[in-house]
Amino acid sequence: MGSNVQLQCLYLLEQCRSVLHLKQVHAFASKTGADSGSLFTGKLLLLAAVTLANALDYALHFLAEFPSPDAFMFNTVIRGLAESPQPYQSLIAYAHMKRLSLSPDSFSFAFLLKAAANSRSLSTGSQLHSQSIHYGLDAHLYVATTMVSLYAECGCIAYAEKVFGELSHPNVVAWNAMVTAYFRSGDVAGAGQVFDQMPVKNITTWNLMLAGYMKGGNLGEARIFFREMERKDQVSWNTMIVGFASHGYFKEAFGFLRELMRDGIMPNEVSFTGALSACAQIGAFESGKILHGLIEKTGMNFIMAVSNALLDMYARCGKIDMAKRVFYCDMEKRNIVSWTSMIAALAMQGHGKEALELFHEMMKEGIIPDWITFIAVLYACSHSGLVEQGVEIFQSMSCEYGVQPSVEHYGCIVDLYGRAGMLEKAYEFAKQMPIKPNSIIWRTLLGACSIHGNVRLAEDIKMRLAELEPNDSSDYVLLSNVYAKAGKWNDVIDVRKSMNEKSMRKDPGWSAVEVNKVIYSFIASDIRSNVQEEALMKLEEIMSRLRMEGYLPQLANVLHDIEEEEKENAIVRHSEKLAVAFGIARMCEEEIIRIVKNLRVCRDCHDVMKLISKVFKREILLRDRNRFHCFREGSCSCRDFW
DNA sequence: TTAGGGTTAG
Repeated sequence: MGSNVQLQCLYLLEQCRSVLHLKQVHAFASKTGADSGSLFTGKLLLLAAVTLANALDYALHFLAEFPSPDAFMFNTVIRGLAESPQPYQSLIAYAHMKRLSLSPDSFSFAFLLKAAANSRSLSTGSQLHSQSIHYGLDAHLYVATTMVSLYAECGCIAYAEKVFGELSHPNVVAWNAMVTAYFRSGDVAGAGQVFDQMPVKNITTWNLMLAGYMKGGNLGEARIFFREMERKDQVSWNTMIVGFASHGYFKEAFGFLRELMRDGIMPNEVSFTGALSACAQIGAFESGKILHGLIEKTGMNFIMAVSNALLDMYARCGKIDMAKRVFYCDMEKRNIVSWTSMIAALAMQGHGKEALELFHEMMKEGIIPDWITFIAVLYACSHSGLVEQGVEIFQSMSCEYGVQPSVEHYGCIVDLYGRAGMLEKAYEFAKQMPIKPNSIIWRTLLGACSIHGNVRLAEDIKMRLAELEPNDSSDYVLLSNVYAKAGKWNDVIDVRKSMNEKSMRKDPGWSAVEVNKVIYSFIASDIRSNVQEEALMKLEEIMSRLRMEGYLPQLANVLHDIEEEEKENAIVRHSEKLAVAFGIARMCEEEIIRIVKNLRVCRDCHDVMKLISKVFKREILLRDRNRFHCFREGSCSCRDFW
């Protein structure tokens, strides 16, 4: 066999971009006999197990059929499995390797420990630790560093310290792992001490500190630290953008993006996805559109993560047509995230049937749904009242698609039954589910009780919740809503009293509205700013007009049992009402008023929005915690089902 | 030809 054929095969391997491609090259190499060289098999395995998507099975098959695999080949497969959704499978490969009397080396342990860290398995981790001692590899720098990360991931800072302490010459990477370990354990001061002790720091160390502050919510410290950094790279900037955006500080996130560009640094795809996520959360459509323009100029719209973030931004801003344009026209390729985002976008608008059609189309394209896809699909069913379809899909999950339902999926089914008014069925389902129901499950059901009014069941569920999470204010609010709806004002008072005794308060609701590319946010409070004052005055004008049209407030939604007039005042000032009033005051009639609210819209506000859309001839698009409501000519796209 | 520490989307 000529060496040029071998070289040709290696070259062809490097050009492979898909499993199909890989199979063709493999077949060609087998014909010419060039498939047995260790260079070829190594490269092939690396491609199949690590680089290419959906090729892991091929790698496993190849390894199983190979006459005398070496440790290198096993290491590559162990690495691929460690990064797969089933990291524990790398242990099976390890066992197989030992059965063939192959000795694991430092590479094997680095990958195996990574697998244990990815599955957060402390028991597996410590067994591997013993094994590494047995093979004399526990003090190997790479092995020990991975072990530090593993123990940190499992919350065992003491073990991480011990492993690190036994290193005679830790390098900067090992020190960095220790910094992260302290942040993971919530010990910000400890991380700072390690940072101060470090003999050598590179920029990654500073970025680690930034990320640590951000993840722990220490935004102020992150900002100070960032300002003190002598050198900043794209990761430093992106950590600020993403960190502020993920904590709800959208203006700040945008500020960092602008500052970065002012400094002449080119934002990369991470900067853009971070900023787009900020727009998506707050519903800043105009800013999102500006970003879209910038992204197109840089050509980054062809990066999958960016186009997916664009699609999500439009979807969450209620621009379903724009989201569809990104999905159907602009994207050359779509992955599972793109499909799931589009399904979720339709579901949020209440287009359940369309969402299900897309789900089937996705499968026709050969994309296998994962657990998040199923959450979107089940959500689509519950928000469109498609009970039978939802249950059917739920039942097919594990047998047809190999996706084991998690507590979130069970929660969707509880929601599906509960929303449709089948409260007893939902309750039975929750009691009989094989996973122990968490507080979210019971809270979902309590929410359904407050929609459909079932005092007895609500009390029962509240007791279960009190055992699981005694201090969650939203449960008290939900229960008091159930009582208020039933006119049981004494019980409402009792709930309020116990909340006061535990010094609990309702989460403050906020709503945001975009006017002339500026986001204005409102909270239902007495703090008076000029904007708040303007909104309040307009709101009073609107409400008196609505009263003339026969509007009566739905007082059952008010938590407090106070004088009727005060009660009305309390709901009159709900943040979404202030936001819509401000929109009417500042925007021209043809413009759609788009509002984002952090909590679920209350019944009274929902009624008011419908009336406003009719009396003032305005179109209002409101995204609440759960879905979109499009108010037009006196009715809502949710058909009062939310 | 395989490695450890920092920022991305559902």
